[in-house]
Amino acid sequence: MSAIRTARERARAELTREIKEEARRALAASGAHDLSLRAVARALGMASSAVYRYFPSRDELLTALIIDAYDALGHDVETADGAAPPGDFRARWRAACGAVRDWARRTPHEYALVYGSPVPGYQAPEATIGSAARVPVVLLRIAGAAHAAGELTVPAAARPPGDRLVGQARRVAERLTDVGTLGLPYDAIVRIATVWTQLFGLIGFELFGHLANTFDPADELFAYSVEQMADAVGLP
Amino acid sequence: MSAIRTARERARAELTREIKEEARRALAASGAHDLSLRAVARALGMASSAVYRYFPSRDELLTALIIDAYDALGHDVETADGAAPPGDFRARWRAACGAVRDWARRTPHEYALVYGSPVPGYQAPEATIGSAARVPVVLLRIAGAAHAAGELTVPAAARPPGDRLVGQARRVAERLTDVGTLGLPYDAIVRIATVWTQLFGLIGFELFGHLANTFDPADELFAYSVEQMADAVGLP
DNA sequence: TCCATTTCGAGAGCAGTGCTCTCACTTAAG
DNA sequence: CTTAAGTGAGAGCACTGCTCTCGAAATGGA
Repeated sequence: MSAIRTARERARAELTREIKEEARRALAASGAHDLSLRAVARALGMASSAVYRYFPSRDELLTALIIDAYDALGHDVETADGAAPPGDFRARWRAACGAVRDWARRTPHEYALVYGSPVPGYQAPEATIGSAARVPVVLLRIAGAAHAAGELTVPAAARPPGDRLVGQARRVAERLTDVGTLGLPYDAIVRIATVWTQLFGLIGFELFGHLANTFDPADELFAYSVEQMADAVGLP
Repeated sequence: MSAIRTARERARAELTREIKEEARRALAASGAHDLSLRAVARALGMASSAVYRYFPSRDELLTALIIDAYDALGHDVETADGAAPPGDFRARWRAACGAVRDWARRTPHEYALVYGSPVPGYQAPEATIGSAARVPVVLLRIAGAAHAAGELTVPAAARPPGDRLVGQARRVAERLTDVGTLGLPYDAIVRIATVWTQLFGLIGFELFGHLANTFDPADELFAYSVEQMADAVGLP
């Protein structure tokens, strides 16, 4: 985050923002598939070739939108968690999960962009992982707080996690010790991983129409799942 | 399924199959985004306009591939279930879930086509629902068989499903009474719905790179999840 | 057997796309 | 003040989905 000095840099930052803004509008209107660089340029009254001064390719533009989407979702979830009573861990859990669903339903095309099929040929740019981790970090933080309060009782698994799985969980914990997961038992981390996939699996199914004609208004199924997930993690 | 009479009809069926075959090849090579009708036509040595005699649009071609993908996956899962000892319900569960993952890893682009972001504006064509239901039907059938054998003990939920959720589950059961779900309690159906979303959530995360650098070889996390899911449904 | 009807393939063409290149112009830095 | 870098516009390339027209071929009834 360097300060903006020259007028040229200021103009560049401004235009970069405007391009992303217009692209996000087009994305919300008709999805990533129909997002056209030329249309964005047209809406901004500039030549299509000029946009390439700011984003080297269409995929780079989409990647920028992906990072922004991760951050927007992360912000919503963190805010929802923060607004719940700190000691009511289940309320925090409900708030966080509900925030994910709300964001997804509010901006379905952005959700599809981020959690749907990877757009080009699958890219995992390093720049995204920090933003992408914000949601699971919130889930881990809630469980960590419950654990610190001595109120986390992970239900016994029929079969305990294997050595490699525990190792993976430990590495996750080591990477995130600064976000409130201190001392979180490994099986709790594994459980959070599984319910994390469940959360996005359900939301994805709802958004992409896989629940049509069965659990169509998915509100109750979602609420039920959230409780089941909280139980699986061991929240009181 | 009407019998093929004339040579013209035979040729038409043959070419339709060849187009789909070539399209599937292109899909596997570079994904739905890069699938080009013209390239398919070129590979088949025909004019691009001729393909439109067989598929009215690119999206219609993709829809045909979607139905085929659902059926291929359904077939694999049904076969895997059938190959397991009928009375070992957990083994059948493992086999079915594993078959889904195996198919997804074997044909990731087809998985993305079906369970990733809906491609254009997505219309959920009626023709797909029958094929799409095959996987959940297998899961329901396994639970139904366990229930019939008196070995299904759905764990008590912290909060029972609400009225509307039970109603949705009942309608699902009514629509599927002919596939072995007879007498399956509604809370079991709801549980299967939630673990169904969990199964595809996990596989989607694995395929789309959301587990990179954390649970990267996802084999153990998957195995653990499958057991957790079986527990949640109440399988012995 | 002949003939009208339909089916089909091919080619041209339209509007659109991502992206590259060149050329003038403006801004910033030495 | 001069040189270098940054910027915008336009033309152009290769490609896309899709439509239309036009001959050729297969089909089915008389």
